[in-house]
Amino acid sequence: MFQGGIAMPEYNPREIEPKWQKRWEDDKLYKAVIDHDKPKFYALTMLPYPSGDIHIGHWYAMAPSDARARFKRMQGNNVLFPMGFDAFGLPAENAAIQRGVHPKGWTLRNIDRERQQLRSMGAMFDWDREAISCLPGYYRWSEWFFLKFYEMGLVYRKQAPVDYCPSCKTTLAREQVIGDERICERCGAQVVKKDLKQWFWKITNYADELLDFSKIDWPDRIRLLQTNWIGRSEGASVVFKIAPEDLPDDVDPAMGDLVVFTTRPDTLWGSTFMVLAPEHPLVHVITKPEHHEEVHAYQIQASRQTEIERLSTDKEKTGIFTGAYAINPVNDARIPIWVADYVMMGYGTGAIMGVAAHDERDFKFASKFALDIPVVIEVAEWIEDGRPLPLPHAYPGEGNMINSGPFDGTPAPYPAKEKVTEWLAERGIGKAAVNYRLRDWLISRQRYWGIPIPIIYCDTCGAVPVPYEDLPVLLPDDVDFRPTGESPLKYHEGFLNTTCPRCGGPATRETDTMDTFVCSSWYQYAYLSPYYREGESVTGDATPIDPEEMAYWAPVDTYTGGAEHAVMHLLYTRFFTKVMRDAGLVNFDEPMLQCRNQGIILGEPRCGDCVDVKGTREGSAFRAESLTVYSFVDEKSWPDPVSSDTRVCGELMDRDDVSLKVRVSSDGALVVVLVDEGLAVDIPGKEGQGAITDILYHLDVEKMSKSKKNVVAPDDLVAKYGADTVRAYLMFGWRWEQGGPWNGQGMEGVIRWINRIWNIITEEPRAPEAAGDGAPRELLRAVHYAIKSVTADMESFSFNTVIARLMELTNALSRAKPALWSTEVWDEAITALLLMLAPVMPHIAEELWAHLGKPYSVHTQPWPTWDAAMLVEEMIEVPVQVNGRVRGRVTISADADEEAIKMAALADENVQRHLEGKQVVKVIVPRGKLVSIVVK
RNA sequence: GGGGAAGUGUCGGAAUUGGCAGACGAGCAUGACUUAGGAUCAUGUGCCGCAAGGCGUGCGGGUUCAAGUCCCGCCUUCCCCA
Repeated sequence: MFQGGIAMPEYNPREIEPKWQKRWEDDKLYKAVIDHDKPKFYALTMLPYPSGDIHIGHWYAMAPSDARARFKRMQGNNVLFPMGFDAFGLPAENAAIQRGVHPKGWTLRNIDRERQQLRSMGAMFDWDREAISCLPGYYRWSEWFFLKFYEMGLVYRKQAPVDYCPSCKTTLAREQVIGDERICERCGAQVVKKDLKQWFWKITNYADELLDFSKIDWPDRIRLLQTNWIGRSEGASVVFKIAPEDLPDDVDPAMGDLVVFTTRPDTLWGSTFMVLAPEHPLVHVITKPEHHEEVHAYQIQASRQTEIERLSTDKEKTGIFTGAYAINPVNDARIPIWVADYVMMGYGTGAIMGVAAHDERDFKFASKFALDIPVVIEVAEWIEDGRPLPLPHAYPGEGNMINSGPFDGTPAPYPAKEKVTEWLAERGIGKAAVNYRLRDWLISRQRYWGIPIPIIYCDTCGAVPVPYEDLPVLLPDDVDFRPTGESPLKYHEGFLNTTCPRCGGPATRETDTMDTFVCSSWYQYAYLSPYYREGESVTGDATPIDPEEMAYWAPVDTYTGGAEHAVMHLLYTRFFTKVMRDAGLVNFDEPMLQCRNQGIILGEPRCGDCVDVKGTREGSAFRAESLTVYSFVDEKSWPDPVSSDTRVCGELMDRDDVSLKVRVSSDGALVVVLVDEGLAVDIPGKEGQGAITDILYHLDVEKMSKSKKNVVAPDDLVAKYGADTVRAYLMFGWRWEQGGPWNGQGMEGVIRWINRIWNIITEEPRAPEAAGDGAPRELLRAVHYAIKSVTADMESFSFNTVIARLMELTNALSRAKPALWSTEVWDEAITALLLMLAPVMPHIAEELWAHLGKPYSVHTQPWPTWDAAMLVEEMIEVPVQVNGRVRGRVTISADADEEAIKMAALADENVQRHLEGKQVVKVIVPRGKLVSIVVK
């Protein structure tokens, strides 16, 4: 390497990164301590689940968040940026069942490994505040919250049909059941309904408040998802009585009051039938004996369908008449009661009033079963000669009420809805009501590896909460893991058997544990004083968090993480904070003031390995007798594609465990190659005998997964390029909120840039030049423009343009170096560059900072500020448009007035050419930045 | 079916209030230095055209001196909900 006077080694991240990481740790550089002289800033990024490896997605989420936290710190804030582990959960227990390792050991080992991996990132995590949710010092407070919620009347236990995953062998919250197929969000198995006695938290008490986002700056997408999830609708509940003769004598007459919820009480007069959900408890009570068999068969059939199938408006409606009638309370009409699967037990009351003319599904149902379709909202375009035409479809729109007794002529839905509701209330047959889609939070899980639910069952006293003073209810270590589908706690005598805290009699403990989302609902507070008062006995009046820490740091100022938690974690934690507020534990309403979501890094598209197979034709397929593999990395040395009777050769496009799909020509023709189990497969670069599933097949953009072998491992990247390069690339390569496929090539651009920075600062110029007059000014302009842009872009999470602006500044330095090296301006410029690099690439920034002899540490320096005066240019170039097309440019003094710019523009040679023979209609000079000439 | 987000070179992506489309980087091409290059440096690179010029931000209209950006109507992809 060509060098100037000072010998300086090449950039070597393997040496400088561990060096500075150790120094920062020794110096406690990132320890967050309360300091009332500084504004606090709590930056938080979602904590990982310790599954064994930190992957590139974690880096993508955390590294830019770290850069922003560091930026905030340099701006003068006292920044807290903690990290911990969401350590309870199913994978640990599955590992225990499948491989005989204890969940605790498995989890803690994974945490040790992941903590090391996270340290290599060089983030400013304050490890002194680490919190691990599966440790008693943490979950003791999770239990405490359960008791506090219980005390506040927000906890109840009920028998209910709940979603149950047969594969995970536990119940799930409604939020954990995904989409049309009703699959488990964890394992992908289809969820079934099960009737179990379970614990619920009354999140619905806070439904309305959770709809209010006015105090937080959160992504629109999240707010919309939460709003839809809560699903508030306003309307009325109306009581329909079952016709007295249809109610069996041995039934309490009060049971004959069928309450329905409707968002359109103004259409009540058009209700000509009622529909009950197949699961409705009244169905078997009122069904006439002659209909019993049919109705029962229908109930069974309905239970087999998914919710999606049942609710689809496209679907042919099905249903069955019960033989019973109800009375429409507004006109005393006798209306038939049907059972149909398009009514769900989970929504409203599980019973609806059918208004055929004004609801699409009711219309289809009524059409199918030839029920009356009376119109009660005037539909102007469907009336001819004053008589209504048969409706082609339902009319849910506006119009005046008709055929509705006292309300004829009232405009609907407004103000008709209010008026009808008042009228119903006066008569005691209905009232205003609000319905929510949101259900209470089901927190019971039939698993071992979770927070014990602090409840004791006593034959005399019933369910009794464990006294606060007795917490924590410890999870026993010595349990048997059997794939029985029941919690091992059920068979642990020492855990199970206890005495009733109320009467002292023999009792048993609750063996279900809590949903892991309970842990993460309050972890942002746990960091403030991890494992607070561990080992001490506490009461219900205690505070789970050190009050001084809480008062200073909370709430979170910026929260970053994945959008996949929109209706689970991000809703639960808001709920949790609101309850904590009502319990007097915090004095604010929202846990995180600002929230931003990063996208997902997908796998890199890659070509498959090439296989060269000798064998014989077998119909349209080919049976392999020998097989040679050429790695996808050596594409140039692949043999040409072949498809003959004895040989098939080409890129592997897909495979399963007995066959390969091989692309045998450039037009994409595929041959299926059958491979017997014992066939020898040599994979280049792999020890010993391979299996055909080890051969890599062609991949388009897909999620990273171990089975597809397209996972990008941060550890490998750090080993090859250093953490600084990985951090910078993750900030540069994608729009952060969006993410996208990985591209290994892009990394090269960043390492080149970093090497250039290193060389620019550490090497003297090879061919110094005399400085021109404008050079210092030009460099300073570049510096101040960069400071201005980078400051704004850091603030707005626009990380890719942060890097672009820093690269531009590097280019400017590169140009200016021969003339300005070691001048005052040069020093100002490289100082500013290093300060701005510090949040992005903390190690190299520190190393070069030290190299320049500046005081340790670059990370405790103030963020540079920009001077507007520095941005002003003396001469500016103004583009000149003629009829909207750029026809010339004029360079003119920046302080020239509009008239001078106009004159210069009109004088331009090329502009003149385009004005020839035309008449200038108008000349516009917006903000002196451009000239627009209109000609005819 | 309803709601939301997105659509810009070969690729990732830039583009305050409507104001020079394609910043920055990758890739590619040419050259320099090299025993060598997948290193480094320099130059070029939206498309068509020798050029003048023309065409270009999913498609079709509109507003405007000026539209990636605003309005209307479509198409495609992804997400959420029913």
